[in-house]
Amino acid sequence: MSPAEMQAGGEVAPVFAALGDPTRLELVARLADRQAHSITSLGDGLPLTRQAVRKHLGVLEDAGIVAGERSGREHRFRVRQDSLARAQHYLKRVAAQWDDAALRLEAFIEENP
Amino acid sequence: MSPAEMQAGGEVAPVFAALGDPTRLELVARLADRQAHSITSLGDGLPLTRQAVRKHLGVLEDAGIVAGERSGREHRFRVRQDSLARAQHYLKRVAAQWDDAALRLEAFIEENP
DNA sequence: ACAAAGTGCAACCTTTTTATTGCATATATT
DNA sequence: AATATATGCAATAAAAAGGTTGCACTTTGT
Repeated sequence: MSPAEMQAGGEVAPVFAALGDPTRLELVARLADRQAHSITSLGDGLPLTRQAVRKHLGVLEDAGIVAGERSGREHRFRVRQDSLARAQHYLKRVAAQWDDAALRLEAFIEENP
Repeated sequence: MSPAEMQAGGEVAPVFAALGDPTRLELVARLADRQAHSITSLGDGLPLTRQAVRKHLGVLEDAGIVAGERSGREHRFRVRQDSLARAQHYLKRVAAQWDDAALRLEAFIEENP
């Protein structure tokens, strides 16, 4: 990963932050079918008020993980395919970097026993 | 991913939360060489006090991303290989789930044009 | 028209998070 | 021994996060 791309990684922090909450992770799980769900239906069974669920969806939306659209009296949210692809891409690159670093360390140890 | 494994995903939220901060992401980047670094060296050039850097490292440590060890007057931190492997594994599975969902949606669209 | 369902907005409150400052302690260095 | 390094701990303080309540508004269904 180039330095420029690492710098771009800074924009990924909000995505991680958005996923760093059990409730939002649950909401993402409920949205994993890529269907559009209303706020009330998404909050079904959760120990939270509708407004709290709404705020969590807002956080996910701000992070670009989810997109909302008004349909009649409902506000439906769905997972954003493009943002997920970007997040996955970044994570793969970070993972690859760590793997490379691990390999370099292994090589170093073998060369310096 | 089985429901039981999705439930286990709840334990991943703290990891995401720990990575959901630009400063900590920067620290992880500086630790990506898998070498052990002291607190002061890690904070070098950052617009933060040493204590702030120390707290961020504590957050990363609590999330199991980093491990610290005392060496003389220094406290050195390094990336934890096992936790990274677990995080990567989880992310791959989530990504795979989303991919599957995307494929199902594509199939649905093709069948319902 | 009326009632029910689904939201939106704003005010407020509590808990966490992020960072700072000040002072004490342990280790190296000369 | 004396000084410079590298930390640790505690007390605050400001800001953000997570949730609630109350009330108004729009869309559906009867």
